[in-house]
Parts: sequence; C-alpha cells; structure tokens
Amino acid sequence: MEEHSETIGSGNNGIGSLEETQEIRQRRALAELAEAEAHHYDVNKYERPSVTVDVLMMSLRQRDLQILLIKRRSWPYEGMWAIPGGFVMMNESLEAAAKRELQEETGVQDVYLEQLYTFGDPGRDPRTRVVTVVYFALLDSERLQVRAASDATDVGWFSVYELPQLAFDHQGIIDYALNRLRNKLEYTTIAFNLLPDHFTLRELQSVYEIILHKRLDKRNFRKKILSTNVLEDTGEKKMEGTHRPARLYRFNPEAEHKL
Amino acid sequence: MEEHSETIGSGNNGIGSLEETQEIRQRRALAELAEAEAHHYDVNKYERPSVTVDVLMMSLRQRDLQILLIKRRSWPYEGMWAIPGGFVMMNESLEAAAKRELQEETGVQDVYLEQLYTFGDPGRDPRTRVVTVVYFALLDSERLQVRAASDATDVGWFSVYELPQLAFDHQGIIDYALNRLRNKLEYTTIAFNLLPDHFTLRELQSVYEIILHKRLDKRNFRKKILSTNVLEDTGEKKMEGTHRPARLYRFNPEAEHKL
DNA sequence: TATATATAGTGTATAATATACACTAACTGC
DNA sequence: GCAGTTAGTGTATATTATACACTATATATA
Repeated sequence: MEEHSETIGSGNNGIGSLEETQEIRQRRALAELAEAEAHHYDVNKYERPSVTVDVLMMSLRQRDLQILLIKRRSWPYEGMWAIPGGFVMMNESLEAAAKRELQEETGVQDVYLEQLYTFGDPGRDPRTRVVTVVYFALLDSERLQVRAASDATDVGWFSVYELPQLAFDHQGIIDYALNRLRNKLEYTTIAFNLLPDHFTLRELQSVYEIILHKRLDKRNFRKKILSTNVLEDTGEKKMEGTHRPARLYRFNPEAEHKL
Repeated sequence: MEEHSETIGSGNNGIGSLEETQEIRQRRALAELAEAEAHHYDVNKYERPSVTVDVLMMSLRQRDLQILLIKRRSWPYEGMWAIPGGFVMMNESLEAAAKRELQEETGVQDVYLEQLYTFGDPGRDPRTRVVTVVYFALLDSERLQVRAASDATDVGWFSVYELPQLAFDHQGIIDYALNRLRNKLEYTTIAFNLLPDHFTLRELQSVYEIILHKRLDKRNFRKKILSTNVLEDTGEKKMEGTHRPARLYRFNPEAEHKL
C-alpha cells in the first residue's frame, strides 16, 4: 500500500544514503520522462517493465470447475504449476495476445474472454519487472473434449477446489477470478458460455451449483431462469438413461436479461 | 476482437507478402521469447510496450460529480483535455504509481483508490505502444477544497455530465468508470469515501442521487441505509440555514454491510 | 406387458424486501 | 409569533425469495 510513498516525500526521513540515491535516480528519471512526453522526444530509451498476459481457462469437466495449468520447467518456481501466459507483442492488442494464448493451449477460438485484473508488483517475478494483465476464459465442455487428451504431461486440468501449490501469485489470481465468476453468475448470462448450444435445465442448474459450490432448489431455480425469458425451448428432448427425457433449451442472447 | 488472429493462423490466407513478412517476424519473436523464458536467458533485449498509470480522480463539487483533467500541451491531442497519468517506474508498484500521480495532482493522500481496467490497444497512443493501467480515486469534497484553486490553468475539474472533447480513448474510460461506480454504490460502502467524516443523511442521499443521476425517495433511502447498521449517530447536529438542524452520522467500517 | 427405477417437471403458502406516498418537528429571521 | 425551510417519521401494497412433496415419462428387465 505505502511501500514506495516515501520515495516521493520530502526525502528528509532519516533513511540512509542508499535509498537516498535511489530516490534521486528515480526523481531524475521522472523528470526526464515528463520532459520527453512534453516535447515528444524519444521515450524508447527508458527502462520499462515487461508486459505479459496470463489466461485463466475455466471449464466444467467431470462435474467440477476446472482450470488449465502448465508445469514450469525452469527457474523460478521450477516444477510448480502456473497459469499459462506469454509476452504481449508490440503490435497486438492485449485481448489478441490472450486469444493467441488460448489458441496455443486449447486450440479453441471464439470463447468468452474477460479481462480480470492487472498485477504488477515489483518482485512478483524474480527475473525482471513484469506487469501481467490477466484474462479469464470460459470454455464449453463439449467443444473442449476433442483436444482434451491430445498432448503433453506438463499441461493439465485441475479442480479449482483442489489445486496444487502454484507459482508466483497465481493462487491469489484464481481466488479473485472465482469471486468475479460467482458474482457475475447472479446478474449476467455468463453461465451459458460453459454449456454447449443446447442444454437441459438440470445441466444449467449444475453449472450454478458447481460454481457457487452449493445446492440450489430445483423448483425455484427453474422458476427464476424461465421468468427471465433468456431461454428458448428447442422442441427437442435429451434422452439418456432409463428415465423421463428432459427438454433441451437454447440461450437467447436477444432477450432482456433481468437476471 | 479478431484483429490479429490471422497472424497465428495457418498463414495460407491470401494476404500479400508485406503481412507475410510481419507474420514471420512476429513468429520468430515469439519463438525467441519462449526460448528465453524456458532457459532463463536475458529477456531484456526484446522490444516492449511502455506502461503507464492513469488516475481518474472523482469528487463531488458544486452538487455535481466532477473529475480532474489536464490540458495537453503537445502532440498528440494538443490542447485537448486528458486524464492525468504517468509512467510506472521500474521499482514501484502500479498502485504506488497511481498514488504518486494522485499526490502530484491534488496533494491528497490516503484516498480510496481502485484499479479500473487496463487499456492497451496498439495505436491508442500514436507515439508508441502504451499499456495503461487505469485507477480511479474518490476524494472527499472537504479535504479537497483547500488545494482547489491553488495553481495552473491547465488543470481543471469538470462535470462528468458535461465533458469537453477528450484526448486518446479517455471518454470511454470515464464511461466505464462511471458505470463501475454506479454498480458499486449499490452493494458496497464506496459512497462514504466522497464525504467527510461526519455527514447528514441528506448529504449521503445527495451522493447517491448525483452519481446515479436520479432522485431517490427520502423515507425509503433512510430506512434502507439505517437498517444496514453502517451508520453511527455522532450525537452532534449540523445547523446551517434557517431550518431544523440535521443529525450528523459517522460511517462505521466494522459493521456488517449487507448493503 | 407389468413393474422397478431414475430423473423431469410442476404449484402454493410464507417471509422478506422494495415501493409509493404526506404530514409533523425544529430551527432562523423578521 | 409567524413565515419559511429542511429534518424526520410510518403504513399499506406489490414484488421477489424461500421452503417444500408429489406426479410424469422414459428405459430395462422379470
């Protein structure tokens, strides 16, 4: 919170010459930047953080909310699991970088993608100063299955409720994302991104139950969802198992969603 | 949305040699970065965006929601108004950078500060690639008055409802912030940051009315706020004008806020 | 073809919350 | 003491959330 506020204070704070020097260096750098900006000089000579995007890919698998992690093969945090990410290229937008990452890891395109938060504390990556813009993606279970078992052993899906030790500040990022997802469930139609085009009301209810991590009342759930008009009956039914078949619905994005 | 997705596709998309070259360049850069990351090489030789923080400072002035803008003195957008911001130093956190900006522009410390969103489209700043982490700050009207009229003509407070033409994508940023603020009013105690320590219920109601830009029912408003227990009666009264004095309340951050 | 089994699908009563609305209280200045 | 001005209060109604148990319809198999 207040870590660096003294570096812009009066300077008369009893800290020794080492910090003093650093403060002066920083002040000069700032003055030069202001100068450069004001007169349109070349700002490229100034040292700057790396910018990366991390993408937290979430999907419902095995009646569980799971995320994709990759195992780090080198220092720092070697052998630990981490949220996949990569550098932002000079001529791609942040979102494009996130989509690239998504494409590389899952082969999936056109999924729900939302910017989550930007983490940039100095020291969060011991190699260099890194500012990471984190996105999260919601992948529908069906399309994903295809590529699921395709490759390497150092990529894996993990339940958000049983995560291994994570690299960097990634556990905090996941907590933050889960929070955001839970909140948005209540007042947006975000949940539909985790289901295929056609789904039953029970399947939709399961999405809510898995993410909110609690049981919901069947009748009240159906009443509430149907009253919003976001669902369209497809006329089709899903028959599976030895019991009454369920109606298949489709999400209607046009409808007013007063969820 | 899809601007750059072709640069990572099959490449066989009928685009001419110019884009082709760019694609190849980008692919090579990516491969090198991956290599560098995997083997802990020096990543510093790669070109990277500038990182800045912009701080949208909001306060209630003249029964209006106003923000602080600065007038640009040079290309690009010379003469237009912009949200104040500056470069992030290598050894300061994003939040520390935001606080520094806040301190420089208003002299105020210890205010509500929240990260809003990160904007990083290539081309949003014609000088160079800039990734901007935007924060917004809520300043209480009372403390601010002191420094209000202090200096230059190229800094000014503007009503969010009557803004001049803004530089860069700053109008969009303000819309986004206003939205966030309005939502948070409903389920957090964020509003108290715009008021001094002691305030009347009418003053609190005005905060809501000005930000939501609509009238609220007095009795229902008071009922709702008081039922949450976030307010403490100070015992004092505020006498101003020729009418019954109003009770002064204080915000109790300890209380459950089931706003 | 009757029955067991498993999930789909439905309604009502009660509690909690949100809304609409008008008068009395308490101070100041004249 | 009266005019002017804002503070402060309660009740009836509508809307929304919750709690709760039985019938419907398919498949499998005896």
